[in-house]
Amino acid sequence: MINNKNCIIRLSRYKNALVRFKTLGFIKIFSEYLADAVGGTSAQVRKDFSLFGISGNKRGGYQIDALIAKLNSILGKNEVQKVVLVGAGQLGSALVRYNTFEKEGIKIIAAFDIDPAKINPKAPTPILQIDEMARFILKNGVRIAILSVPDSAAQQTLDMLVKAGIKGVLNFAPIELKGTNDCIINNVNLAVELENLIYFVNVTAKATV
Amino acid sequence: MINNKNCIIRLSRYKNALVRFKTLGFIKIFSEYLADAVGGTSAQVRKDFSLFGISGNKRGGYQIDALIAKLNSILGKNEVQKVVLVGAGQLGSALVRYNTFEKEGIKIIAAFDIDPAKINPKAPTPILQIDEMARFILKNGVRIAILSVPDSAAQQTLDMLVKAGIKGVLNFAPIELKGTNDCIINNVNLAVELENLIYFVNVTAKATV
DNA sequence: TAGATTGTTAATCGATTAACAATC
DNA sequence: TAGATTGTTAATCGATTAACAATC
Repeated sequence: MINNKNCIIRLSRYKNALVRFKTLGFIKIFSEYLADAVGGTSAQVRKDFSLFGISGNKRGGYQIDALIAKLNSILGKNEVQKVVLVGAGQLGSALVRYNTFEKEGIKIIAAFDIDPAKINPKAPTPILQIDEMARFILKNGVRIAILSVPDSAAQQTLDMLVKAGIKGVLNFAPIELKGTNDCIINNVNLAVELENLIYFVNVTAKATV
Repeated sequence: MINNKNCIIRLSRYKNALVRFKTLGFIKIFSEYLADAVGGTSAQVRKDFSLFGISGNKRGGYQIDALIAKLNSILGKNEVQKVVLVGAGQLGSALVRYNTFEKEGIKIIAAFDIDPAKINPKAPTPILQIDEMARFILKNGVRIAILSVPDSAAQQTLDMLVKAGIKGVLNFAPIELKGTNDCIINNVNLAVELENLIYFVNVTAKATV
């Protein structure tokens, strides 16, 4: 595939913006308006679409319904995506109950933790022992995992997940995990995101003094 | 400033990797090893450093202690960064108690919510009424906010924050907020991050079939 | 038809990487 | 000294943007 991560993220943003346009009653949209909505350029919108063979009508723009359907299909949103979560601590528990995932067709079908006190197989999203994890993943054909364990446990947990057949991991542990051919890693480091913001706020403040 | 966001994120990663090297007992390090640790190239490490006037010793590499100190200074980590959080729901509450922030010198000094049931001024991190927010921010000179309100409230909450003097916002609401000259926005959309992962996992799966 | 928007090619821009002289 | 690594310049690479012919 020729497409890069930023491009796919833009597809998600287009999709979200289009849903809002649709609820406002719009039927069709021009690349210019969609660009405005996501903070890009119309050329980029058309370029992104053309990379995926999405075409509109010259002079008529794009049909919103068809466009959303096409984007959903590309982004794998035609079926509910089953994921598991490992590490039911503060952040992990919040993610288990995070409504937006459900709205977006992402279903956390089980969570796993090493702490016996956290186990609760009867919860709406069952919290299970970590030694049941591999079997559960295999049995349910899960390919995506959310990792929210302490950083000291991150690498070994990742190894377990990969061995069980997980192909993609969203990692919240504050340590950079590296992807392999077997498994893609998407690192989300919240402290780094804040540090970044702090840096640019400080730079801007100094620049204007 | 000439530096881009990715470059600053790399500085954070270098810093984190160096702290690990230091705990392992290393005193100095070559660009090559640091690059390996963060998954980059040695040329990029040296380039990034030279952009910030960081220099090492030809043939001797970089002194880890001095390097960490310099990076901490650039990233504003010499003093505790005070931030406020708005929206003490599932995710917001988890972030309030998220240890990694504390470890990284980021202190959430107060949270705000519109729901009276959530108010708790006596908590370790006080949860206050949202109508006290502007005064609190002004009084404490806070410049950074974490936004974890529902998407329907995101834009109006942002407006309040900017009016109160906030200069940078880490936004978790699943709607793309746009920065202005007054205030920088860093959008973290967890569903989009997962969608992205799902896309690449699916593409890889199809490619190997 | 005249006018406006798409789809795509070519130009630009910026970031990453390679290469190598300087030098410890 | 000989060898290895930095610091920086130049080359490469890829992504974004501009431009415009096609056409509805």
